[in-house]
Amino acid sequence: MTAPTRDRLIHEAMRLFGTQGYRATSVAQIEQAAGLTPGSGGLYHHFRSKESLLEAGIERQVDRLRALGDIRRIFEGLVDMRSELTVLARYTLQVIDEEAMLLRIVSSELRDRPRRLADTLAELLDASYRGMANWIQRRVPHASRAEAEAIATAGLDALFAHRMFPLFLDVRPLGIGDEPLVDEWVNMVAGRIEQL
Amino acid sequence: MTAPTRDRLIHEAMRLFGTQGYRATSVAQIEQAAGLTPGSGGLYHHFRSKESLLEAGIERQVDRLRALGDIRRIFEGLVDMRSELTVLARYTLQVIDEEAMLLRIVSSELRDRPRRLADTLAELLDASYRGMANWIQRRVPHASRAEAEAIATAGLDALFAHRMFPLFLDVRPLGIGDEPLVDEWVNMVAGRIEQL
DNA sequence: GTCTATACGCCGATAGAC
DNA sequence: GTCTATCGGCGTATAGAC
Repeated sequence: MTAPTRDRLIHEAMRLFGTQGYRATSVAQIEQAAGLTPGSGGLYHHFRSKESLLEAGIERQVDRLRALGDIRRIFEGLVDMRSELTVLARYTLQVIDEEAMLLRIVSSELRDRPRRLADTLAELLDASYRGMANWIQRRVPHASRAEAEAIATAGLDALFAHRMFPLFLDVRPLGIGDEPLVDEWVNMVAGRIEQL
Repeated sequence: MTAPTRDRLIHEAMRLFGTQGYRATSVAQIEQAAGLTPGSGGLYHHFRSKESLLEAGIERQVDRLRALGDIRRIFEGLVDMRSELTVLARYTLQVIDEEAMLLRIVSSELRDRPRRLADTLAELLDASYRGMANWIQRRVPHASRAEAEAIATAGLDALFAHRMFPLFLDVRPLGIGDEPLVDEWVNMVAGRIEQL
């Protein structure tokens, strides 16, 4: 709470944007959350506009995203395929949880604005999917690239949906927990790869 | 274009809500899209408020959703498991496309408002997932309920994610087309069921 | 750097002429 | 049923005191 005002403003703003959306969050609300008097223009001594505040927050998040790096390194040291897939699944779900706020910001009414954030997110997702396709091809060298990519897509899609449903639609079909889902997911994906 | 003004207002409003979000769409914009003079209160001769217009649109959509009925009936007349799964996958993707506007409305900044729509959507999704779990248990009678539900969840999740990515995040990891994805999806799910 | 006070615009909604 | 005109409120942003 003793952090510089500028940092507190960014932090609280991104939190509010993530839960309420960009438009629905007023400058006064951000000021209040950061410990300033709501309605006073105190925010404008740190940012030229509400939108430039969003951009500053996006820059910060983009750096975090890039730090996630390549998905491949998490496989190191594991022996059998099912162990690797289990780790991958848990790691993927955890990353989504940590970046949930960000996903909501991208999905909220900013259908055009934060190009930079959307592009970085697209890059990172593509790298993850390609990483899994590469991993499959290393496991099954004679698998075609199209096969590997199709399996990676169907596989990772299932994990992402399990988080996107509650995140975007506030629903949870059948309400299955993470552990059963991961176990079943590993069975499905491993079974398919062995089938090649 | 000769439809009653009230119907045109509902139609255009839902279209705009779906593409821009509820808050971002002004009454003037809706009036203009419906052929009225923007800024004139012409809308208020048909609806008491902007929100009651949303509710009328929701009622209409809820009726559409209910008409979708149980997913089971689409399986009738099919022979082998892979054919059934292929039809199920294509049908599911198509339904999502038709209700895409609605999903965006639910996901947009109405984190609390349209309880009725959210509840109906939750019901329909649950029925779909349960329907697929039932289908699996009919195919493999000795499968436990938990197994069937886990497979149904992982399976349908993958299909939904393939539409939710472009719909909510405007991204398309690896950009795989529908046909290759459906084919791979059928392989994965059918393989897993046979494995039981 | 933070406050009080305020300008300005946009939006939802209403009144009343036609 | 649709128009013109307008009110009131909220939200972004600015000016200036402290």
